[in-house]
Amino acid sequence: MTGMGKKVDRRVLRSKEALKQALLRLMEQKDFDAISITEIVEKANYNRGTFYTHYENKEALLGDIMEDLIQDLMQSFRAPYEHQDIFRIDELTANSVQIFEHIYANAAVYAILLKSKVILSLKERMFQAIKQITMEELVYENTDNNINPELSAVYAIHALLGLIFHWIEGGFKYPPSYMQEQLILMINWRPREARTNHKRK
Amino acid sequence: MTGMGKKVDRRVLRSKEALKQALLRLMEQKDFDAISITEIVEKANYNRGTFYTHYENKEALLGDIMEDLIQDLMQSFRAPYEHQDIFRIDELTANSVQIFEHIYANAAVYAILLKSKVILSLKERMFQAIKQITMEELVYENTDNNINPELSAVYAIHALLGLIFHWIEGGFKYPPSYMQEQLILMINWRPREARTNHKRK
DNA sequence: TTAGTTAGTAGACAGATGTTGAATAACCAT
DNA sequence: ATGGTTATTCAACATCTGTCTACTAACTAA
Repeated sequence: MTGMGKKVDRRVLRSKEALKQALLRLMEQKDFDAISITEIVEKANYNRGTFYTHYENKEALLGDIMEDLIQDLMQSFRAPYEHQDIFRIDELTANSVQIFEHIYANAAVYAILLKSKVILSLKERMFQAIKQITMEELVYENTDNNINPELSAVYAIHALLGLIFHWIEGGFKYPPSYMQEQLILMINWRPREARTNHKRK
Repeated sequence: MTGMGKKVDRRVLRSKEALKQALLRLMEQKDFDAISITEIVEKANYNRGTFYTHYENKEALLGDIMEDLIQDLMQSFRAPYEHQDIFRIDELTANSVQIFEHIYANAAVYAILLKSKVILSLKERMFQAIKQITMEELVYENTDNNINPELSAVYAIHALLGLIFHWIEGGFKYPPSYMQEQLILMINWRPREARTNHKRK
């Protein structure tokens, strides 16, 4: 699944990589919005036209950077299951905590992306990636209740990602182990009395 | 809290409103990125300089539009509690379903915003607004467990918002009542066996 | 109604953007 | 190594951007 594309011209690989690195380095110094395309190509030592043959705009270039991160993340997410054919939903929640370790390992890059509002697109992209995995490869056993499987996945994944990005935005205030522990606690938590009707005073 | 600002020059109100409407109308026809500031002011019949006296860029104008929506949303969110001084956490979840009704009522505007990736900022802004309410005015009773209150709020709110925006993106495939029902079901759901240790085969 | 304040207009400016065409250079497959 | 393909360069172009100035019009408070 990783090497499925046809061979790419080496010039393209070089150009794109140089542009990505140039943007990342610039983003360490100034805000994404304040960076011009002209600035990027000058830092990367390429012609401005070259940029436009590969990307429509700054955002597309940044999207490419994020895609690299996503691939890395997904690999670590799938890793525990690579020997098995399928996921089991009750193992998913317990193992999704592995994501915290991955994020923590790549903390530097995430910190850079955080400075712009780009991080929102990254979150969305992560959601799509994780959802695809869970919906395609997961086995849903709890067919006894009438919970919509897709909505359930949306609910759980957004909760998880919300937790992760809150953790990133807070500058990794807690260690990964604490975040994992809290996630497990909240998954197992439910309101003191389950109510379908609610009576106001 | 609503009328706390000082009186604003009527010209400002007119200009800003005209610019907002112009942008919204343009966004019905073409993508946000493809709309130029020049285009906006021409549609609104104002000088380009006028735009820059009020907004830094397109995004700021759009942010203003979203802020109006947020105010509306928060009002509907607080409405059930306006007689009480405080929220109770177990009532929050049951009553947050009111949001679905609000979204459904403003479906047209949300559909327009959906076409750009602007909707991500809106989601983030909604999160901040709801979190502020829940953290400031909510009473946390469950101090017997060791769940971090802030993380718990982050978890629950992102799950809720994830559900809402999935609903929007899907073109309101289900009625509000169904979404509310599903939300309640998922809040009360927990894994078949609560485990702190997990043993792999 | 008037005086003081502020918003809006018009024009000009350097720089950035997005697109194009023609020439050159680097690459890939054979 | 050669030929066909494609990336890259360079220059030029109209347009948009962001900022500024001086002038005019509209608003607010008294």
